Amino acid sequence: MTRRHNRTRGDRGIPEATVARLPVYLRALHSLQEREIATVSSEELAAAAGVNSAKLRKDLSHLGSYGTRGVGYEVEYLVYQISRELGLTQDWVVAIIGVGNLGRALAGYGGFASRGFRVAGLLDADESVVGEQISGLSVRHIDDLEQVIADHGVSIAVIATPAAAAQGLCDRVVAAGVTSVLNFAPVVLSVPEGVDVRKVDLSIELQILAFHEQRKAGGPGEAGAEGWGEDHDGDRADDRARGQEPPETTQYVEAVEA
Amino acid sequence: MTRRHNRTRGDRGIPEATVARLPVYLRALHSLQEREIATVSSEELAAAAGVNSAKLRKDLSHLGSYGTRGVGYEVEYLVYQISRELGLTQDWVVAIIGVGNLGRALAGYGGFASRGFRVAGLLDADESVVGEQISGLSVRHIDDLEQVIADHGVSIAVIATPAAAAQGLCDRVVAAGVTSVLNFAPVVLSVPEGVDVRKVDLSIELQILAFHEQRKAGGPGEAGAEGWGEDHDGDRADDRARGQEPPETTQYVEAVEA
DNA sequence: ATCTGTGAACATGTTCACAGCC
DNA sequence: GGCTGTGAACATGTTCACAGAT
Repeated sequence: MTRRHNRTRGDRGIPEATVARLPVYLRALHSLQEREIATVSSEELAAAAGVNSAKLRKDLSHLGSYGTRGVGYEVEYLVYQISRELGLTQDWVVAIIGVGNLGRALAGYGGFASRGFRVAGLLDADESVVGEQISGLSVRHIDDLEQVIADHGVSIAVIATPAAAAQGLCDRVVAAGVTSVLNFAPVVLSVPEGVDVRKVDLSIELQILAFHEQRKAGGPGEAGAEGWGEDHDGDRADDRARGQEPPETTQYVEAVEA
Repeated sequence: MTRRHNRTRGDRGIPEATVARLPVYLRALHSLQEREIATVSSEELAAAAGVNSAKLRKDLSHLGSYGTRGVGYEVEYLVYQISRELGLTQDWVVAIIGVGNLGRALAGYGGFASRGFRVAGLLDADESVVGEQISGLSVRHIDDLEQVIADHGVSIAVIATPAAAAQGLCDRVVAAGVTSVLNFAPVVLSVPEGVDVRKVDLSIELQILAFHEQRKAGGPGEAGAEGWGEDHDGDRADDRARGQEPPETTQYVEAVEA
């Protein structure tokens, strides 16, 4: 999606689509580890991860030849390789900006520390929240943002503030040296080259569901395409009949907010 | 991603990638509306949405010919067309299952009602939460799940429970007639054909950021590929040197949890 | 003159099907 | 025999560049 085109020579880049699935495989593998299963076939692991086995094998083949033909993959070894590829063998220091319900949910999220993400700062602009203890951390005032980032070496900022505050705070964390941002605010953040932004947007997810839900009933426009005088164009020679889409089952992977 | 292959005749399906971006365009358009801007060019709207203009035009062309050459798009009309396409001209009834911090954040989220999503039920298994008033709704006991779904005609269920409870609750909502599920629990849900599941997974997002962050420093494996006796294969003739990836700026669109 | 809509070229992602190894 | 790893076929998505409408 962002990867440079025409990669040349040796091409050790892992496709974005694969990177996005590695965490899913990792989770499935951890669950196998808990059940003390030592070896797994691509078929089994794929089922646990909700993908098909060809895709799983192709994905893993981008990391190396870590399986054994006729046997499968050794769970522990694969966990290690994927973790290393994702950079989870080192710790990442995270600051959470905005301590509303969402910020609290994030601060309390277990799968955090367990995956090498250490929350080193909670920040908020609301004086009545500053000082509160949450998951063993004291909430700092947003004025201390740069200080907290510098003191703890924060490299990932999670923005869980209202939309209006997000871009300004993003600019500040980037100026303070943060190069990865996870944005929950419903705005498109702009950042300089070299900074990664990922977006999580609940309302977008719901709208996508609504789109498919509507298809399951009967085509769009049920609620009437009326009341638009103008008769705008009227072209679209191809008929409007969309009919029912085939149903879908697969697990997607897309954007969301809250 | 799930669309059937070899679509034939008339093909009125809108590409998934386009569907995923329509909500983003819609948000940008609403912001233009607030600033009382009546007309917008593909260039301007694309900038506001964080995509390039060719992509925007191609996306909109899937809905119809709603622009005017030499001029641009009429904001209000485009808002209407996209809303209709997404099924936002009708109301969708939502139940939120799990009223922890995340469930509360979702219940209080404004962009909800404003986009045609009506939260008709909050449910939790914890007796100490049942009965609590949140955003004007009284939390119901999870035992009432089927009742709430039937009474209010819920068509979208949001699962914001711990992982262990998610599949069971998913089975129940599906049995009760829900055909769209938004899952925040860190598990792969399996559902019958015809039911849509979307997943939002915070830890996955963080892991993807960590991957890119690691690349910005120097290749993976910094923390050493040691301690794995076995010397497993050792093949991978292509050298391990990944070097620095070019930096990235673009806004992605992917999966997350909390 | 300007800006949309789109065919054609390119790039990425997925699936098939089987060679190759255990 | 069984299962991985992968080339080749297919499908989807993106970008370019320009014809065509206003």
